[in-house]
Amino acid sequence: MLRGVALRVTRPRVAVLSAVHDHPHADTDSIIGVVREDLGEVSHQAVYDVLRALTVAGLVRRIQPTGSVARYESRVGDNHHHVVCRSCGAIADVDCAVGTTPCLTASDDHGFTIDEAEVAYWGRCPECVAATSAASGG
Amino acid sequence: MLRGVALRVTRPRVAVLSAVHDHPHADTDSIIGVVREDLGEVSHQAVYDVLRALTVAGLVRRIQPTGSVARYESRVGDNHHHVVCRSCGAIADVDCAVGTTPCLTASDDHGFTIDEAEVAYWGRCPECVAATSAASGG
DNA sequence: CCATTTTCTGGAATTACTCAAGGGATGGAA
DNA sequence: TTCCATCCCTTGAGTAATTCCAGAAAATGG
Repeated sequence: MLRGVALRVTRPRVAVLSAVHDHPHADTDSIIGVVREDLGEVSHQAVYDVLRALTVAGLVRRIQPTGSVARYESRVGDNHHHVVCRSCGAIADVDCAVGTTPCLTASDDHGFTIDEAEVAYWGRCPECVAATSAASGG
Repeated sequence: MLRGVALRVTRPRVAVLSAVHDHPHADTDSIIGVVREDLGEVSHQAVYDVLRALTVAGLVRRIQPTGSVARYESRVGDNHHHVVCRSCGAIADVDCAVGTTPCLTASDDHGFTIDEAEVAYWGRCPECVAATSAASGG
């Protein structure tokens, strides 16, 4: 898999790639933790570097909702979107809402050449909704 | 306007509010510069604090495209979106693409209670497209 | 004009991330 | 397998954006 994109196979890279696959939407710090459980001591710089290399190579995708640090996921190649919980920050995948390229046609693009539409749905996850309604009764 | 949201009227607040109105999509540092041209020396902390207060009060809206610092705009209340240039970071407003609440219906919301759909269109602004085609011929 | 409340100032601290140099591991060739 | 050139990882420092803290000034209400 790494060889497929002309990257050398090293333990940190394998561990980071596995971590992203096993923990979708994990932030850099979490990934560092997972990798260290796997390999022992690994520098944060290595993880940052590997994540960048994997992102450039297209093996992982970097997302960054407003107010959050960078997060990574292994679903690439499909233009899916995300729903983010305002309370706990949980993220879930959402497939394209309408057809294959939803919303890619802006009403007025101001002359921009648009190649991607990134959609972030904001709301509350089921757990937070349940917790709130249980506490406040409404 | 400030009184309308129960905020005290101070010179820094008026200056920040004006700056956001005059410079849509400006980042915090630019706003600090504009405010200081207006009032002389103002602490960055005051500007950060005012921007947060105005955001909470709903007088300005905070946006933060991936890879960019926080930016502020005065268009609030309408659910418009943004198109961002990958080359120079320029931002322009885009009205809702379809109807009044476009894309607000996710194909599978995973049980989330969604209240907002934030769309970021990524591409190249007219200037950058022109510069590239002039340089590379393609 | 005075007391209270809120805001502004100035500095330090935190977080996420980047830059730079050198030793070590990896992949290819013999 | 062995050797070498290349690329990667480690260490350490450094940057940028933002937040926290304590004291002083200003705005508000009477």
